[in-house]
Order: sequence, then structure tokens, then C-alpha cells
Amino acid sequence: MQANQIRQILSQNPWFASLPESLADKLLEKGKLKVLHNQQILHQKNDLADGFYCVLSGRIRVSNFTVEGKELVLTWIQPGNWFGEISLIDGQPRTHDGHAEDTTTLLKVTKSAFEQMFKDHHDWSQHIMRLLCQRVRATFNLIDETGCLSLKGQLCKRLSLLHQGLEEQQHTMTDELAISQDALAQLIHSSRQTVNKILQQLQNENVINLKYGKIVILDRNALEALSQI
Amino acid sequence: MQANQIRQILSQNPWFASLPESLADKLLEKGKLKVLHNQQILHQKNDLADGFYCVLSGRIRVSNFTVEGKELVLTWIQPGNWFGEISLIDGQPRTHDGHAEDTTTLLKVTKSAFEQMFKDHHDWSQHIMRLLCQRVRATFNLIDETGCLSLKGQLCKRLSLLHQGLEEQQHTMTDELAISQDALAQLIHSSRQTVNKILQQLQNENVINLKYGKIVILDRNALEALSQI
DNA sequence: ACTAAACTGTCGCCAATGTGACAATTGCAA
DNA sequence: TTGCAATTGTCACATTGGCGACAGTTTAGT
Repeated sequence: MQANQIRQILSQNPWFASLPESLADKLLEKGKLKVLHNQQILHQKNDLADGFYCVLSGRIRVSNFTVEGKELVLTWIQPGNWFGEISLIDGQPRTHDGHAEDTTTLLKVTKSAFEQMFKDHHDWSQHIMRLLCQRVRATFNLIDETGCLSLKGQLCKRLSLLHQGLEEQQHTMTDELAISQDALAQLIHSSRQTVNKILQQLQNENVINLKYGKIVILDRNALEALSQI
Repeated sequence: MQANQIRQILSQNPWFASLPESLADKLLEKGKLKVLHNQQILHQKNDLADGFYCVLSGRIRVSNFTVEGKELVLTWIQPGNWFGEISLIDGQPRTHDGHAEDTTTLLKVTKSAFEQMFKDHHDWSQHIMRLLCQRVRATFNLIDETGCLSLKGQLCKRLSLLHQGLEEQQHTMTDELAISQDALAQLIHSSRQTVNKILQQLQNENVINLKYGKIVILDRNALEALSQI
């Protein structure tokens, strides 16, 4: 992958884009490419942290397992997003498993390089604090969603977010989300059958179109509106 | 409230206890007492942040409302715990409402005093980062709980945590939690009736004893074990 | 002591949702 | 083309848990 291509992906992330040029350069200098194949494990819950990562292509599925062995997906980390800073900062083990979905390219900043950033750049900690605040707010939103919204609301919100992420990263004009109903069910901790029923409803309301393995967004605004219920 | 009494309460909090003496002193210097009466509003969701707070007595109920007007309690902040740093750092509005339960005494560090800490003490940001990491981990735990555990599991976990908090703050040897079943139901986003049913079960299993307005913990270990299911 | 308010215990009904089962459809690769 | 695996569509059934209702109990205030 070319350096300018990497820069291009990274710059679409608001947090990275807000870094002063000098810090961004330093971070890139320290980053090394790492490629995972589909379903390869990046780290497991309770592992010690070895790096600060950014997804360049593919995606990372962040999840946990219940005692009965059921996988609960917290989120998917899409290209341009950084993660893994928490364990590096507080020295505690990873909170979740991280698996690659598809062949996935990462930019990895090692633990020692990450720590060097604090020593070399007095303002680095400010940016890390902002990243942490984002993380807290994102998890609060997640809690609100699961607590306040109906399953239909949660599903619409997720579709809306996925659609938005698609726009940011690919600049495509297609409104197709390549995701199975099974995967969607995992995201909102529901069952495939229930998700299917809700998606049928949405199709009848002309909000989406269902295809094999993908969903076409017809009415983004309706989706946003339904994310309230 | 006496200065040494305040210090005593604050020192029982692990985060505060880990601050270097000099930083702790500075923070105390800047703190002003603020008293709220029962149910008084400290801040509402979307308010701009005006301070960094620590509960000294009473407690703060942190919650949100659904569109239908139902209150969802995220947590109660017990004495010794600091909060409100997120909005101060990223400049975004509050994520939740904060209400006093009982007459509540707070230590308040104003926005400008908080910001001055960063300027005067180069290592202050490190401690704030640790606080943020704690916050993220706590919310991840909450998500895991609601996603992975049965209602009984969630309830046992909450009872266990409340019991633990009680020990830390009061050094009492009584194992009575003064909390209504109604309030417990709010904490785990459930209904009073369901909570009552589960509590009855736990009483039959000799894990707890039910009283009017309070719960006596009989078997802490059993509670911990049940927090897994 | 009396009363009102808060809290608990319990019932039955009902909506939401998980689950297993099975058929139909689609896409991919040999 | 054919066969297989992944995905979707649909059903009946069981379970969970929310909710209204109401009686009983405890506390606090006058």
C-alpha cells in the first residue's frame, strides 16, 4: 500500500484529521503495516496490549463471548479508525476479542513507539484525551440505544450508521450495504428471524430493498426518523 | 464539612488516592463545596459543562429519558467518586442528567480551575487519562452485563457492587443495603415486579434477606458466583 | 394513636422475542 | 451445468418479562 494512499484513508477520520501536521507525520513514521487474513485473531480479551492500531482496509470485529459461548459483537472498526489505546495507557489487559473480517490491513504503532509520542510531543496527550472522550461518548450512545430504543429503532440506527460509514470511506454513490441479516442480528444482540421480520417491514415501508447478502438504502431520512423509536 | 473529613472521604477513592500529594493538594485548594437538596438538578443532558465534581455525601443519579418519558438510570455516583470531566475536556455538552438523591454535598472544581491544572502540572493529563480509561472500562462492563447476563445475573452483580461500595465508604460491618426494589429495577432497566420475584428467589437460596426498604446481604460469595449467569 | 405515603408481595394477561425446523433462493466453484 | 454452501423467508411453540391491579406491610409525621 502506498504512503499517500494510507494518508488518504487516515485523513477521512475526523480525529486523525484534527491532529497537527507534525504529530500526524510522526505517527505515520512509527506505523508499520500488518496484514491479517479473514477471521484471524488480532488479540483476545485479557491479552496484554502490544500496540495502537488503525484499520486501513477490511475491518475488525470487536466482540465478547457469553458463558454459553455465544458471541456478542460490540462493534466493527472500519477503515480510518484507531483503536487499542486504552490498554496501552492504563496497562490493563484488552477488554475484548478482535478478529479480522475479510483480509484486513492495519497500521500498527508499537507500545514503545506510542509511549515515545508522549515524551516527544507535549501536546500528544491532549489528542489522546479527545480520542478517549470520543470512546466514552460512543459507548454511552450504545448504552442509550440498547436501553431506550425498540429493536426496530436499534436496527434503523445501525443501518443508518453503516450507510454513513460507507459514504465516508468509499465515496461511492451506491447505497448498498453488503451485510447479511445474520450479522445485523449479532450487532443488535437479536436473532436472525426477528431481524428478518423487521427488515421486511422496512421494505414494505419503502425504506430499504432486500437483496441476497445486501441491503439497499432507499430512504435515508426515514431511517434517521425511525432511529428514534 | 471539615477539611480533614473531606480528605478522608476522597482518599478512599482509588483514583484520587493514586494522585501525587502535590496534585491532590492543588485539586483540594481549587474545590468549593456545593450542597444540593434531594432531587435537585445538578445538570441536564446537553447542558454545557461548568465543572469537575466529586460527591462527598449523598449521591448523584445519572440518567436519561426515553422519548416516552421513562427514566433510565445509568448509575449512581457514590461519595468519593469524581465525574464531569468529559464535557470539560472535549467541550461538548453533558451526556446525561444529574440529580441529587438525598441532600448531597459536592466538591466543585470550576472549568477554569480544571483547565489551569493542565497548565500548572505537566503530569495532570496522565491522571486524567487514567480516569478516562476507567470510565471507558466501566461502560464496557455495563454493556457486557446487559448483553451477556440474565436479569438475575445483572441483579446479583449490582447488589454485589453496591455492597462493595458500601464497605469502601462507610467501614460499617452491617451488610444492609438501603435501596428499594423500585430503584433496583431502574438500575437494571427492569420492572419492580420482576425484581421482586428474583429477590424472593435469592432469599429462598439464603443469599439475601429482604426488609422494608433495604436488603441484607447474607452470602457475598454466592452473589459473586451468580453474577456470571 | 391515626393517617398518608411508601414499599412489598402476588396474580393474571399479553406483547415481544428467542428457537428449532424446514423450504426456497442465490451465488460460487468444480 | 451441477452441486454445495450461504442466505433468506416463514411457521409454530415456548419463554421472558412488562404491566395493571390490588391487598398487605412498614414508616414517618402530626
